[in-house]
Amino acid sequence: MFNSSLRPGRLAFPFALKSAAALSHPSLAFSLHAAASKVSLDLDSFVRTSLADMYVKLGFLDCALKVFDETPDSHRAGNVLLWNVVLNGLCRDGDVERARELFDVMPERSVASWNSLVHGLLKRGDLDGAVELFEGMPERNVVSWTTMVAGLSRNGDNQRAVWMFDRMLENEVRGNEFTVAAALSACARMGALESGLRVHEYALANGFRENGAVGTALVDMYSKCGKIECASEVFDRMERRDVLTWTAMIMGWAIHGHWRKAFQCFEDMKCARVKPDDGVFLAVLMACVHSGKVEKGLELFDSMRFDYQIEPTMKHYTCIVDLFGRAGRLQEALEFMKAMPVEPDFVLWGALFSACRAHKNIEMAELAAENLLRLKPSHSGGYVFLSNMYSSARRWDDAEKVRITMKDQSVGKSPGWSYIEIRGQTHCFYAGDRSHPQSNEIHNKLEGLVLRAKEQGYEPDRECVLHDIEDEDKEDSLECHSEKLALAFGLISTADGEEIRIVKNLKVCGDCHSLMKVASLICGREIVLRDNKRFHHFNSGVCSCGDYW
DNA sequence: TTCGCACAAT
Repeated sequence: MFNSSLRPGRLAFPFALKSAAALSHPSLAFSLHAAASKVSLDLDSFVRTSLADMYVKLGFLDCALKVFDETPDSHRAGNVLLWNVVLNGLCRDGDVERARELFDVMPERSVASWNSLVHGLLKRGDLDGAVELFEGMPERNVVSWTTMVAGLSRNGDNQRAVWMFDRMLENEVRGNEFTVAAALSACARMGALESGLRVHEYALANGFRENGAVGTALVDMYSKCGKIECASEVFDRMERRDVLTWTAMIMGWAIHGHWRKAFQCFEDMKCARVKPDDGVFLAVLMACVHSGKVEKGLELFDSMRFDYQIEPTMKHYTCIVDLFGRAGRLQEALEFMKAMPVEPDFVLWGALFSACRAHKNIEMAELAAENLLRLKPSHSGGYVFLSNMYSSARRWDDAEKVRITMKDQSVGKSPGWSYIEIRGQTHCFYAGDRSHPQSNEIHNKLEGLVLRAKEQGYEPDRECVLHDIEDEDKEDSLECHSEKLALAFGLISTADGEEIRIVKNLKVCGDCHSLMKVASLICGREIVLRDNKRFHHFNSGVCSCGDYW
């Protein structure tokens, strides 16, 4: 081709370069670039853009920047495309400062230029910066809105993410599959069923049912909103399911405590010839953790390594330690940790610590706490853990020492909170919270409930006091755990017999768990509580977790 | 003839 007198390169090069990128073929990329230079076609505007784009896609940002830098200003000025390629490359690489500099001097900007920078800011967690830029955009398209919904949600601001979705619709911008999947994910993360249902309706009305990402997001949304049967229905109706879909379903069964269903689903997946990955193994292992199936979990762990050649990650190791730990087999948990080929991280020591606390093994707890503090001296978790541990053992002096150390180092604790969605509105409560407008009513309701519960044999459990607060007045504080406030608010805000759904950011304490059980009985209500690990469905005085959590 | 932006599980 290069020897031909026709020199068709000008038209052919962009396509050839695109292919080199698609094939992830660096040597082809370099020789094409050399060939283009030889016939001076690398000066062509179209070819330059394709070259830069190819290098970005292959991960050679330096080469893309070189192409850009060597382009004369006169050529750079009507070519927004070349600027966008480089801008996006910098954002993806995490170099937002340089992206911003480039953005500021661009001769012309398209919506995509703005979108790229907004995405870059969101990716590094600069929510305020992203929102400011977004609000100042001269024009927004569906990608702009989707970027915000997804980015806010991934950074934990799910309420604002759903609000963005609603605002998009108010602005009469039509969402697509990407937008809907992102919005559903935000609803899932915060357990907002009413919002999730609304997005589901929108998806149906717009014909997004066939989309795989939307389907998976729906399964996940229903599962995380406590509606595991609905998740299962959506799952059954799906025509195509990839490994992510199966994982969402298996994880759903796992967090709701249906281990048989989780195992069956895993078998069905293998029969459907979907190749298991590390994530789906994590989901089935989670089913074992929540149901105390230790031997089954170990069997799966071995199968993963030997039958599927999947290398365990720290999360898998944590699952196994959790599995032993919750079952009270602490020595085996510790031995497993010692035999691991990698050093245990903070989360893993945390799992061991929780197990030690639950099974009252102070010596091992001290070992775990030492490591927690060593790995993250500024993290409050280690201190809170240790202080709680000593309190449980009635070693008040030691507990006090830890708390003083904590104050000296001005370590802040992450507070416990719970929320409840009432008619599409989310109400959040902190431990001992009195800021809600109906606070008096809520506290009165709670007092009455506790009195009636005591008649039914409920006894406040003092050991849970320091779970997420540091109040001295124990009995009082116990009644103020955030999930209890959410429950009381739920009881006065919904009709008799209506189900109550609460989401909590920490593991539910033993005392609240007991009260919820009794409350479900005396109020004749199903109470669905999602804590940071799993679901508890309280019904007629019994919890679906079988008191194993 | 070139580009660009956003989605689902752990």
